Amino acid sequence: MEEKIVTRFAPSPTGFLHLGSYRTAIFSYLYAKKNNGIFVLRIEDTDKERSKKEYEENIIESLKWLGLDYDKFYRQSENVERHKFYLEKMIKDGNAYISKEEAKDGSGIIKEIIRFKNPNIDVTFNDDIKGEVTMNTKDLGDFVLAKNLNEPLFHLAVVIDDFEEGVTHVIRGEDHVSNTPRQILIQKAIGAPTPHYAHLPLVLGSDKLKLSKRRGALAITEYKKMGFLPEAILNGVAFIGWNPGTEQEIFSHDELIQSFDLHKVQKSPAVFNQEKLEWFNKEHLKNISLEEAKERIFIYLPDELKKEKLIPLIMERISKFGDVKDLVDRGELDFFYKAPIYDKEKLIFKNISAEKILQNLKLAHEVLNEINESDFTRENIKNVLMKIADTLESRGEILHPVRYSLSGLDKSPDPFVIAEILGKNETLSRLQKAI
RNA sequence: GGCCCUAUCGUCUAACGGUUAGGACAUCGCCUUUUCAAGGCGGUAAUCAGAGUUCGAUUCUCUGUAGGGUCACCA
Repeated sequence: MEEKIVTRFAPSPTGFLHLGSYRTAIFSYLYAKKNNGIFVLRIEDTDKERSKKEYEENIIESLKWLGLDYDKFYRQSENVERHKFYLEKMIKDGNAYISKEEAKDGSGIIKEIIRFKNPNIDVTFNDDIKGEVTMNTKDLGDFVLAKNLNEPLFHLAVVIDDFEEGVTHVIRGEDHVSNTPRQILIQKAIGAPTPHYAHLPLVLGSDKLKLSKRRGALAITEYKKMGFLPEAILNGVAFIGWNPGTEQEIFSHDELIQSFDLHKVQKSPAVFNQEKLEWFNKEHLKNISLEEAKERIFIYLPDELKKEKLIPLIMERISKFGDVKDLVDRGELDFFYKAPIYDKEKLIFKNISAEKILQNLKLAHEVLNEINESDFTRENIKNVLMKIADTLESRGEILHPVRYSLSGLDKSPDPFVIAEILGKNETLSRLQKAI
């Protein structure tokens, strides 16, 4: 019989989620889509004090940005009635009981809470990633199911919601392995089937400790702000602890779905590497249109630099759009709209005499002046300049001073490109100034 | 500490028990018509340790070691 696959992503809106959390969302999504299944987003907001609307919105925005469309959405708090139903049933069946206990907050107040009647058995489950795991539940004792009939706690709510939504595959972080036995116990008590489990190894920070907000892990929306491409983040994050087993690394959203295989997920934790993520982004940057690049880059540029010709040049110098801001802030693009101010000594190439350099500069001015304004392209500029350069001992004798007089920088694009972008007039004027 | 999980280059990883242990990021060098960027080519670099099984272990078993997770009226 063909079983309809249902997976879910069940975050609690108690903070901004980092890459590690989104990786579990990505895997759940990919697994569902790969199998023509259903992907559910469930906001686990049973903790009323800590849950915030703001975080819920951030989760939704992030998922949308990444392109992880869910087929169903709901908040756990909307289901207290069915939680209550099962709670009452469990009490009636003798699987749970009401216990009068002193509140944990030290107030001394006696409250009634609901505890699970633990049968104290060994629980074994087959994890799609870890294999068979057996745990004794004796140490758990009669754990708490709910604060009261209307305030269910995590384990109870998870089991009931997964059951009611027909979740077939629970894909979640490794930190939930030890929660699994008690959830299976609850399933047995209410007569629910046990879904497949796949516990993902953790994502570690560069300090090899669990990725956490405290230690600088960023919300996914921060990557958006930095100008990363969502498909690159999707690709890069999916590759933390997983790979399709081929040597291809750059995958589109659809290719990821096609290639995803839960069984190829690594068993050991993985250290997150931002440099590699930037590389993924750079690779995906190659796939975007000039139009889009223009749009994304122009927002960081001052008006004087909003020239289409600058786009390719900028594109090969950035790994994410936010880098454009750095380029601008460092003044590396300034020479494109204002004549550089520089030390004339810097025009000297190696140990060539100043006279010789000046002479070359004049020569350059002369030949460039002969090019028609409409033919002032990098190819033509290169042709005439190289013709001279090849007669010299070293090409740098002319190429360096020309480049320097145009850019005023030790490091810059080559003189042909700069000259073309500057145009004939400005190029000649800067050359003239150097002479 | 109890329970559970894990262990290949610095990092992410590949390798039906038989490979010169492969790739990618990073790094280093060279080339690419001056510098930078981009690109190309190449180099350095790994099977945690010790036993066992086997003709042969990165691969299977055990022990050790080292990491990690979890032990709430949070999720």
